[in-house]
Amino acid sequence: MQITTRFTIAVHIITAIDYFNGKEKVTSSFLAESVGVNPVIVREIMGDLKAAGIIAISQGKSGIELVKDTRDITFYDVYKAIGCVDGEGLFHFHERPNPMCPVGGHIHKALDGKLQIIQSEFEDSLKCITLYSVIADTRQAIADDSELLHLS
Amino acid sequence: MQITTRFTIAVHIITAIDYFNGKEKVTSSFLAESVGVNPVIVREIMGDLKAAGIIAISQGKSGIELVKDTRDITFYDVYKAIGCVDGEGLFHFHERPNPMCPVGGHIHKALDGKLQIIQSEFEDSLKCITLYSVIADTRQAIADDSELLHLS
DNA sequence: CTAAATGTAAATAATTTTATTACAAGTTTG
DNA sequence: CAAACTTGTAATAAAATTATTTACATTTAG
Repeated sequence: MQITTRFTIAVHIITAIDYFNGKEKVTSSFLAESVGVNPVIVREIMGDLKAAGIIAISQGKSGIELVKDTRDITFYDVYKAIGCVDGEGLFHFHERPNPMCPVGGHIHKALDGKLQIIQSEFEDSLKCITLYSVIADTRQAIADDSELLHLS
Repeated sequence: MQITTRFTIAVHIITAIDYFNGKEKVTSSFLAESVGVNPVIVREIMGDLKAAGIIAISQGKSGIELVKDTRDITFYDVYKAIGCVDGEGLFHFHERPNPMCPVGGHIHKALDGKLQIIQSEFEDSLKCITLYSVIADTRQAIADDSELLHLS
């Protein structure tokens, strides 16, 4: 497994921070409620987003703010912030190929570059989608729903 | 986590079948030795590859053969054969967003399409790399090594 | 000072993945 | 046919990863 739920949780968090800005007091507990996970998970992810310069928070201080324009936050920024890049990436190589076997001893060398190409292309895809678009679509979906309610 | 070691194991297996064709008696145990995993894992993956029409094996019969030209087997074929497609794909959505929250209730709708685009682009990347290229590079790496030995 | 938030660590639980054991069933060979 | 070997598969155990929970320190606002 390589892309944890932490990624979609992070996107959810950023969207909620933007959406509830000025409307509600946004705390880790509030966000945890919206996301449906434990507040500690939210705080850990918020810490990652803070370290990445995406949000601003500080101990004791209530209130979470977005630092960057959501047009300038891409899925890649979030993916990287969550720590998916430092690890092994998308692919998980089996760890004990037999070095005494010609294939086992050389497959890693033959595969790594190709897997890296795919990883890079994947990251390029992530760079094409902004949080702004997610937020816009979320607002639209909410508006559509609310309209339906008024009609009925 | 989404792409298991089964993917690289499958690539390893196909490469080994091709490489040892005619040289060694290739069995699940032999392959397990090269890959460094349990023979049962190899058999399960072989079963997937068989179902996908990539290799031919049958109970009792010793000898595994590639059915398709390795030029026509892409990473995507392997990825699909291993069962990565039927599942949830690359991304793992957090499962309990709060439906009572405007964001929690609509984020899924706003995100799904975008994640699907990335998934599709990822699969397109996989389609660009053939097993033939992996096998060629593996043979090359083996040859380079053997040459080094002779020089020393 | 008190209340409320974030920041973290540690222990537990849950989930997923891999390994192992065991045996059934089909082939081949002698 | 019998023996040896192989794939096919189920069931259980072990290992690794992820998520949850509890607890408490730290910081800020009122």
